[in-house]
Amino acid sequence: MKLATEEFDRISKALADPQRREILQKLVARRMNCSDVHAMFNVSQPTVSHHLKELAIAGILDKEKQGQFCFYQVKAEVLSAYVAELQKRLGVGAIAVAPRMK
Amino acid sequence: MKLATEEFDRISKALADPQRREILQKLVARRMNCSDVHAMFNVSQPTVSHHLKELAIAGILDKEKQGQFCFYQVKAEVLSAYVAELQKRLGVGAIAVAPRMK
DNA sequence: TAAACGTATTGATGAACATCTATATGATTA
DNA sequence: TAATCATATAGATGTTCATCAATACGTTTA
Repeated sequence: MKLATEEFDRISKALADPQRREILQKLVARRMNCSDVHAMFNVSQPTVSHHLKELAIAGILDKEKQGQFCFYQVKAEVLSAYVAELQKRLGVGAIAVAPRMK
Repeated sequence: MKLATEEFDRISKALADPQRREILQKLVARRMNCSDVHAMFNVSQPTVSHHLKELAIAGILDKEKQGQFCFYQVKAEVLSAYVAELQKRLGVGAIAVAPRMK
């Protein structure tokens, strides 16, 4: 998977805010809805919603609506592609490895 | 090398601005002074100076003064450590490889 | 030593953005 | 159907920050 520069920059920005990064890390561990995430941090529900939206727009999260709930989950391929692209741009060598099975 | 969360976030922010990221990429290719960088982009000299300072503060660049010139060069170990930490936090598996010799 | 050069700092400006409260919208439940 | 719950949106606010012009500071050169 190949990321365009605009997508790459969008992701970089999405990762730049500590609060948003922490939210993302929680979602790496497991798929969650907005309330679940909200319960984990000291920010308002709209702020959480906003961050999730930003992460989704950046292409990092998948959004799946189930009734009144809305589940967000990490798009591992995109994250891998981002890290790969970053390594390339920073001249940091590495061999990518497939993520572990679910 | 291990990065504290504050250092990690600082680097993330440093990478989040496209202009600064591009400057960094040029420096990955070769060590340069402020004027050299300035000649490559359509931003003012103070802006370049500012970005170089931010990258240095983030620990990504080394600053070396030689007479009236000021050379900046990438700290490869820090970039590697950043990518490694990012992979860890994002759950993206990879095997790091030593950077090529100069 | 005066002019030119390389770089950093200062101060200002406008834009981006993280956050909040209030509210709207849609789904579930009593 | 009314109340409750989950989420999103709207609008406001304060802060961060990318950028610039002007200038200061140190170094080199004529």
